[in-house]
Amino acid sequence: MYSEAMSTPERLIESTRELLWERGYVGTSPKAILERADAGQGSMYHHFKGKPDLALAAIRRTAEQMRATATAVLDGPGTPYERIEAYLRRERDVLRGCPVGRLTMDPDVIASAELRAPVDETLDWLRGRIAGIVEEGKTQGQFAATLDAGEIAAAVVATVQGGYVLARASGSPAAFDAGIRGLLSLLAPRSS
Amino acid sequence: MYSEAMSTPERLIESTRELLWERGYVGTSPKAILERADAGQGSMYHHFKGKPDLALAAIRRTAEQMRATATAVLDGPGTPYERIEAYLRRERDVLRGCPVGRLTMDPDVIASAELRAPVDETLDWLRGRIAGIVEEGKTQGQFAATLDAGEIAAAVVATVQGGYVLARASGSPAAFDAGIRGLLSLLAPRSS
DNA sequence: GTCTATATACCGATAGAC
DNA sequence: GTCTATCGGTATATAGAC
Repeated sequence: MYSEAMSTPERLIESTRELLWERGYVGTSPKAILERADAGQGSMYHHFKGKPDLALAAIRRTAEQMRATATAVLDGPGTPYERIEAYLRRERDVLRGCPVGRLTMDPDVIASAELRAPVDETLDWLRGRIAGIVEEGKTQGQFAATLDAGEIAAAVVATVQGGYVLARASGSPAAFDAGIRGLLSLLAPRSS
Repeated sequence: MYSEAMSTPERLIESTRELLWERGYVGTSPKAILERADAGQGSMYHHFKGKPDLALAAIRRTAEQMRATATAVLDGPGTPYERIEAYLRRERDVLRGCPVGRLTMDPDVIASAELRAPVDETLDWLRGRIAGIVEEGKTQGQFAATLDAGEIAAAVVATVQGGYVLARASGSPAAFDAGIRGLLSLLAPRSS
């Protein structure tokens, strides 16, 4: 199922990452993880304390990867507006949803301070990063000085997260794209 | 747990509605439903075919209620902008999330055309209703004629749904409010 | 309509052999 | 490090008495 060079703990983490994305924490059983990782029960409890411990490792890695992906786009070339646009239009597997954001709907994740922390930190970091770009745009006069950078950043991230909801409800990425286009049309600098 | 005047099927539907909101479909067991409804297993399987059938009744009722709540605000007084603002600023139990939208993160709901249908229809109806108001605003000159009403509506609904994600991640409604304010600041008619 | 009994499978974890 | 055995508990549903 994975590269033969991959160690057992690695395979466990990777299969957990996939299942958390597809089915969430509550919907993911150790049995399903072990089958996908082609590992035995003994291996899992040797390398990890249990389901929460393994999930924590998986969530941390997913969060880290999301930051890297976002950084690559947000630190790209272009004006502040263009960089935010690049982030919003970035290629996504829309119907799968956000591997980080979806965890907020998981009662057991929200109930655990440890499991929630990486989710919170990642979305918080993203908002801050985008707010900084909005601030740049204000300085350059591309965005109205009256805008609150933190609020715009929250709206940007929320539109993406909510876009996944609309897309999954309708079974099509179209609603996600529509929301993104709508936000961009509101955010667009005056054609001056 | 509920009014004594409430019939057993009613109590079952209500307790299912609560649990679907709190824990989602995958995280809700018949046992938990029965305990909360103070009913026996025989009752549940007498009145409903099983968990999916009961969940469908619960989801339909929740969807219906969400439309009624949204209608009350969107059909209120004021300009198009003011009615959309009223919808966005409406009082919400933010940290509980959206009882309809959260179901889109439930793999078993998305996998079932029957369970997904009321979710899809409700969010689709909401987008259409808001798009109509944006269209009104365009006619009245309150919104720029270049805006696409359907896209703005998608952005509005997505911001709400995504706002729940940000709020639940951070454990505070502040992020939800920030996103709403950000969107409203972009949508606000020119002060002319 | 509601109850209890029963059934098969899975959940999440531990123990101890190899 | 990995395996199999075992555990008490739950998930979802059926059967049949009352």
